[in-house]
Amino acid sequence: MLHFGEMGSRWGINRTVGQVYALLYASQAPLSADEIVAALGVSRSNVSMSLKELQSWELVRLQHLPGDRRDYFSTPDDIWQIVRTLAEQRRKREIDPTLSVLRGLIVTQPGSEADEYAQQRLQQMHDLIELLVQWADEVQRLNTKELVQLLRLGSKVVGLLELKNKLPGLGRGLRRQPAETDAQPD
Amino acid sequence: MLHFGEMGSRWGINRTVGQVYALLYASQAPLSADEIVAALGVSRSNVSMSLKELQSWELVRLQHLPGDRRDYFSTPDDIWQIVRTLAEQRRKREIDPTLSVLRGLIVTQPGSEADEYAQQRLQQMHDLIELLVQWADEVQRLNTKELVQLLRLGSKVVGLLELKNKLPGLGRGLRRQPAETDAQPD
DNA sequence: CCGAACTTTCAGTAATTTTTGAAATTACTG
DNA sequence: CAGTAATTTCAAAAATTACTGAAAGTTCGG
Repeated sequence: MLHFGEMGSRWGINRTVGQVYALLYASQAPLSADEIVAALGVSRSNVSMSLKELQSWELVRLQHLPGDRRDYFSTPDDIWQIVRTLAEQRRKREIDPTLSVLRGLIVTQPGSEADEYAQQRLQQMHDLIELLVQWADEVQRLNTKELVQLLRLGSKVVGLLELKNKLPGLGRGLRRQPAETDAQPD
Repeated sequence: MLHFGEMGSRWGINRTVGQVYALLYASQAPLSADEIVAALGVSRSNVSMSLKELQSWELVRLQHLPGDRRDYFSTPDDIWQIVRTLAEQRRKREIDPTLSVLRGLIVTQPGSEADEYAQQRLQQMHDLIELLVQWADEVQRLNTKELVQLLRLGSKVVGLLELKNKLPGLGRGLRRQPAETDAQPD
């Protein structure tokens, strides 16, 4: 648990938040705030804040047990779902704002040659981030099984790509969203 | 620049370090420590420490201009190289230690049923991280052009995968490291 | 609408991290 | 090798972030 607290803090996540999440993740039954307090030895209010933070990231589920007024918290069973949520939230909070800052800087009139170079560099960064985001977006939509398959394949895909180029006639069959009209070739 | 300082601190990177890197990234000519001080308005010693940090991450290159005793710093021209270095370093510093902690926990004798569940969960996490790391490793080896192609392809690869399954006879042709002997099928 | 059970808020304090200036070190020049 | 330029180290100050206990808030059965 401690290790995940540490790790959290290296990735910009509060230590207690990391510990609470690790605990919930590893626990089969949902836990109440008091149980977390007992397990981690931190104050009740700290746990309350950490849970609120985790809720704002949509990383925990709040549920009630019948005949019990306390809040119980748990994490999704599918760990890939956790990864998806994490990616989605980080994107919304950090990536998207960064992209808009970059876009803002790129469209301003350069005041010097140095500015021009800087803009070109920022454009590169912008395009890179956008490419990664689009990739993540698409991959996000796959179900867990397909996702694992895709990752297992790794860079071998490049080989497949060459194959595809050699067999252009099969190209159309590969599209996930078939372009029915030939009006707009890519 | 300020934005990247902020962003850095959300990802576990010191604010000044982020600003220094952003400055170097956007600058065509290599910069000396004093130039960075002038541009960012932070203390000389802070810049020195930040540069040392960046050097320890292998993210900046130190070079000397002829007839000038000062150290000049710059970033790689290829932004994908930066991403590769970043991934490599984070892996070494954070992912690998986490994997060993996980392995350590997984092999201990479970003391209870709850332990058993926890171990199973940790195993899932371990396998997930390992899969991602292996994927990253393979993709890492691609050159920039291939990498971009692969990412552009995104989840369409799943479609290719299906194609491959339909044409098993072509399978061998796809390998990057051809297995010449048929002794060890996968 | 009371009171018990539970949760959240918040101001103050503690802990951690970042930044700095001064001093020490290193590297180079003539 | 003395002198100077450049860099690094380090202890202390400043800033930030995390944590706590006390108090306020909420919910719900009776």
